[in-house]
Amino acid sequence: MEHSFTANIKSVLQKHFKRNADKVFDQSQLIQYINEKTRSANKGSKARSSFANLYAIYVILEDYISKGFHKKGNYAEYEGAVFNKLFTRQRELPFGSNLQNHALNNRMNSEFQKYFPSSEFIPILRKPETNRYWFNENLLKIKVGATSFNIASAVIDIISEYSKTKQDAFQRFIKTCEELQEIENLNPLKVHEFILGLLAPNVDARLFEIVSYAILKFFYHDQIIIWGFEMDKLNKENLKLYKTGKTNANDGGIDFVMKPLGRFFQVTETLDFKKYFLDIDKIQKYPITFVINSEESTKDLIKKIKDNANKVYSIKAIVDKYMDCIEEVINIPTLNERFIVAEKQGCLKAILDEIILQSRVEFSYTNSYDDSIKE
DNA sequence: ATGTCCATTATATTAGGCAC
DNA sequence: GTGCCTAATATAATGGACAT
Repeated sequence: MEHSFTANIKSVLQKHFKRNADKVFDQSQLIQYINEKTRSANKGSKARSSFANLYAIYVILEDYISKGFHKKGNYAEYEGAVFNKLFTRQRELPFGSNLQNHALNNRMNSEFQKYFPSSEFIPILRKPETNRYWFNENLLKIKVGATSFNIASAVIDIISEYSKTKQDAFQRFIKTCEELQEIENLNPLKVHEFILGLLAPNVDARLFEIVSYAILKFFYHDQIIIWGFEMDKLNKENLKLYKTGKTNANDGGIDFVMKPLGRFFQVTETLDFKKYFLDIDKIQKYPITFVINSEESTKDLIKKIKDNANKVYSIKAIVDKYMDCIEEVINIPTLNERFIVAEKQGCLKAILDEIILQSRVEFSYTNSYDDSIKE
């Protein structure tokens, strides 16, 4: 039942209930339920996290506390919290902007019941005629020996803590970016180091994609291509790199596209390109440039890809066709070089700005998160 | 406003297959 | 047979749409 966030839960309980903390944990089904729902807290950015049900608890308890019911005992007389207020509030919370009514109406209750089939208490009580909501106080009052503890504010703290943990990694990243943005004129070296540090095999895949995009965009942006339909009417155009969407929303799609050459770029961690070249033996495929999150030399990477293709297709003609579809392989050392080139052209600040911009979009981050969650 | 059903996308678990 | 890897399948957590 224990996972890495359990320690945080216990330390909050410690603060609230001192030596009775462990007993409260053992006695409270609500705390145990929250413990179950916070498993994802310290997992990587790809782990799916649960917010809806926790926030449903959060907003009702926030109402409960704001009216002082954790101190005085006439909650039974209370007319209940208004649906709309609760609903709006949960959407203000970090990551909660798209939450719907489900958790408040039945998902939290039904899931709780799944964990505690024998529990006699339904956590969220409501009166459909008036659209009012209550939290079942029986789950908030925990008896240890002769004393009864109200866990409402402890629960609020735990959920805040969870929410903060989920924000942390990324928020820290954005913060660092913003700090650098301010001192950038004074200390380009630091910015340089920082961005180089982001080019490592262990960084978050989405971040890697963003950083490679920012670097390549400014590496290409002042390269000029000359083209035209007639020899005496030639156009000059800068190479422009476009990002085609959010990383996560772009499964199977192409990550970057370059105008006017029409090159496709795909960022990847693996060398297994099968999915990009499905049915390669039957159909002509569009060539792709791969940006690979690896320190290995380009030569080795290409060799590995080829070995892989040989294993799968075994016929030389098809393997050649497969390899022809790989326009270029860009590894981490190449990105490093291109970063330095772009930097020499004075694009350091622009690259940093681009990283911040793309990150904000990618992680749906806005500054308003900062003050919406209880400190 | 709310219950319900469906879709999407992720993780977790299991089954099956392979090299040794 | 053991251990390991991958593919298939199940499960979970929402988001979205719609009828009422």
